[in-house]
Amino acid sequence: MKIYNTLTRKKEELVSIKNKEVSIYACGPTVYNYIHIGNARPICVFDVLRRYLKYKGNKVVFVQNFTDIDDKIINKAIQEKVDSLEISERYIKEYKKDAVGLNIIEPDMVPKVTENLDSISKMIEGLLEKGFAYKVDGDVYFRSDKFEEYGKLSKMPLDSLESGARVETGNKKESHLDFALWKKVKIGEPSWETSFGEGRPGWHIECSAMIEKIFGETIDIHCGGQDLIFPHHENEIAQSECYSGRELAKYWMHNGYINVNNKKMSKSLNNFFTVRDVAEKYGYEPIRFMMIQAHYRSPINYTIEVIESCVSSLERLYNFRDNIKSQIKQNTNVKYTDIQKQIIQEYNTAFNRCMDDDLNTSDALAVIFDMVRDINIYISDSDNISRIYLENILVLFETFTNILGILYNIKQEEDIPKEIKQLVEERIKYRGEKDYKKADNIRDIIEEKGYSIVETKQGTKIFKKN
RNA sequence: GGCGCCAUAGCCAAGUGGUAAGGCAGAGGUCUGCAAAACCUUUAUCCCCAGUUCAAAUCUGGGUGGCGCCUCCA
Repeated sequence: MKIYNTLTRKKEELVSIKNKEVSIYACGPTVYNYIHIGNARPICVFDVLRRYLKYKGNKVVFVQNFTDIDDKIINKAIQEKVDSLEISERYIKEYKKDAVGLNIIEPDMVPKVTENLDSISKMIEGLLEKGFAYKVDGDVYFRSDKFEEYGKLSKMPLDSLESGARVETGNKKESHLDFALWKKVKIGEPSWETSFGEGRPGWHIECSAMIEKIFGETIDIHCGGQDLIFPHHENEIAQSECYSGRELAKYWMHNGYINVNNKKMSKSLNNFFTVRDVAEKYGYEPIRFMMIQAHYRSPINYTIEVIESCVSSLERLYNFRDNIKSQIKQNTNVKYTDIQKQIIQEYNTAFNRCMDDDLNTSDALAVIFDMVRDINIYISDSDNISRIYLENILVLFETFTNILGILYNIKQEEDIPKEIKQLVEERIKYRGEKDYKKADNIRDIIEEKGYSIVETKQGTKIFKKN
């Protein structure tokens, strides 16, 4: 498959270092609050990437970190007068709830900063030894101009960075481009003892150190949001490549933003919607659907209209699956033709072609919806329906939706209380007697009790209302 | 100021040279006791101007509008 590599600004054929094995590192959240739907985008997108690579027969090693030491966490801890670990642990738990809701496969490893201080300090020591870092008043900075390739990811011209309008001025760094590897201890902040002083790590070093520790070699794909390109990923490259002398990652993938009123959603602008809040109103699944109905690199403008249309789209897919399943139960034994076999093949090829083209999930969805329409027509137009054909279609449909990670909510009919089932039975009786007034009355009662019913060819279906 | 991205129907969104996928919403219809679902029909020449080409939404130049990074941020 081809993926867009930020490093080269081109779509490139993904060739993993090891045959049939892909290593991926994704920058995870800083855990000081509930995640917002902007944070959810990379989580969903790269989950799809992972699923697809697995589907293609690769072993995938997927690592995503938690940043559990950071100014914001510390501030929140001070505010609440608790330990910063308490804050980070709390929001890691909340994060995990959201991740489950969004149907995210758990990463193979979820390293935390607080559990990797040894590898962080080891890397800083190494950088100090090689002259890529220097100490000032207990802080340690990375010496950017010692790394010739600095700027290769973001393609930022270095001189313009120097004279940039918003670059901090007047501190003790040798150059504006230098960045903190280690921050000297401050009263009331968590700190660790190291050979180069007591303090805590800067933001960028954690990812470099964890990748070094876990993989210890060049990884295939490093991914995250576009806002991480500079400075975070640029700095990671600098640290890692100066430390190890080898390339950090072959491919860099960056997802676009979620906007509100066409402005980037961010915690600092306070224009964000948490995943939790949206999920409470619409469920988690439409959020995930929203992420895949656009290409991962284009921006998505979040609106109520968009999320509601995602709800409706999903409903169409659920209905299709239900229809096809009950159709299969009808056990129609018609020959499965070569043409049908070929049609299945074509859907499959089309879907893969889309996904192979830089994870074009939007196009892939169109293939699914084409299939839905075609098969709906087949079902409603044919007198003789091939069960084997439909079974194969169902397998294909579920393969596709599993790769995209949608349609994971199971409607549980077993949970329908006896009372409701009895009412439905009664209603069926009245309908049989064509006493529609009584039947409609019962439907109203069922609705009032929080359930809805739908007549289908296969009988009455009961749903719990959300 | 530097660097970069984007502009397709009411909304969302693919499509990077051959004459506009898909979803949602709307309208009309078929089916059904009603409703729902499903199906059918129906809505665009792709921000503007100029150029290259037999052929451009798709390439080039110019313009307009919007956004992002350069500070924590997915």
